[in-house]
Amino acid sequence: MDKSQDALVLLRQIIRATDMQDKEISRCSGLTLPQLMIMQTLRLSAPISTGELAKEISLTQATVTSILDRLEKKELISRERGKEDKRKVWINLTTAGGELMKGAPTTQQDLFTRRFDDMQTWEQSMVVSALERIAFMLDAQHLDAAPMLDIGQLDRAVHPES
Amino acid sequence: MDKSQDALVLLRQIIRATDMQDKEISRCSGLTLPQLMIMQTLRLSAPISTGELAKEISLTQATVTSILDRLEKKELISRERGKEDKRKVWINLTTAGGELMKGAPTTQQDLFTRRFDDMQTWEQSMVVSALERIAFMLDAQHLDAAPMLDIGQLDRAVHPES
DNA sequence: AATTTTATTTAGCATTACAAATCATTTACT
DNA sequence: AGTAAATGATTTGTAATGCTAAATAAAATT
Repeated sequence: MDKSQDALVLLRQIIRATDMQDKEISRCSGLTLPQLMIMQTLRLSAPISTGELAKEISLTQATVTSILDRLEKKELISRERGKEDKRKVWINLTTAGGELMKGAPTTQQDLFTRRFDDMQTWEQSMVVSALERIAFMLDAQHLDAAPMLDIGQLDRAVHPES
Repeated sequence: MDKSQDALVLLRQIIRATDMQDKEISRCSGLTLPQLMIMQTLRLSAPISTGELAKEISLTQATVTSILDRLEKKELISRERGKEDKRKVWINLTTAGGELMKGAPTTQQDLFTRRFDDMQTWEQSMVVSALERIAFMLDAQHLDAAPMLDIGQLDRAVHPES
């Protein structure tokens, strides 16, 4: 009778499943999970500054820098000092990096997409609208009135003492 | 028009939000994320052997052992050699560990639960059934022909070389 | 010009994560 | 029974995270 518990259990299953997927992609690509996160972010948003990148994946700049070090050593990303603002460092995928990203992550999503497309139109709408509900519920409890992309700053504002 | 893309974006948002929640619980409780995962698993399934625990959270026995070392030093868990099978070590929450787990995680879920309960009954059913769909799709692409609870072995079978 | 702010990096530390090796115990086989 | 193989947990060694605090440098402000 307690549907909210059911929902939470299912959510946990879903998160677990995607976590396993990430780990598998990680193994296939030879990259660690945070390295992969950075590469995927770059694929969408390159070129991007180190700071923006850190904000995007909710990690410290220092952490991101060290991960970028390793990706640079593997020649998957490139760094370039900003021309107008010389404090910034712009990160880009190298050709090799772009190639690597072209392969792995899509195959995973393709299967999801295929199964999703197998559903009836009304079912698709139902799933999307349910996801919107859940996203709202989760965002609301944590982010409340803050914009989606500014989580790093929110964190610092909520816990200034740490 | 591409609803599957919408669904994937929302999924990513949801996973991101729960990830942030976990990090906040982590900060509040003074435990790291994997430590928290172990404590939560113990809360549900204690007493449990080290190996079972590792399987449950999809980490190596060696990794779990070292995390347990730290939790034991903080006196949040206890180890006990098995009586019938002396190779096994049974893990339990200490009183302090149980107390700690009683506090933190519920408050997070409470808000989800409250918002969930605010919805109409038909909406709740819709959300749950949509989650079931998604969980199935994600499981299906990863496990396909394998039983649900045997992921550790599957991993090893798929990548025996690594 | 001096100060403050912004962006990044460096350094040091504790924690994860895993593979390989080890040790004790249990099970299977002859 | 007695050896061989498997199992469960730990140890060891190595690489990668992830954080804070401090250092560096450039830009913006006063």
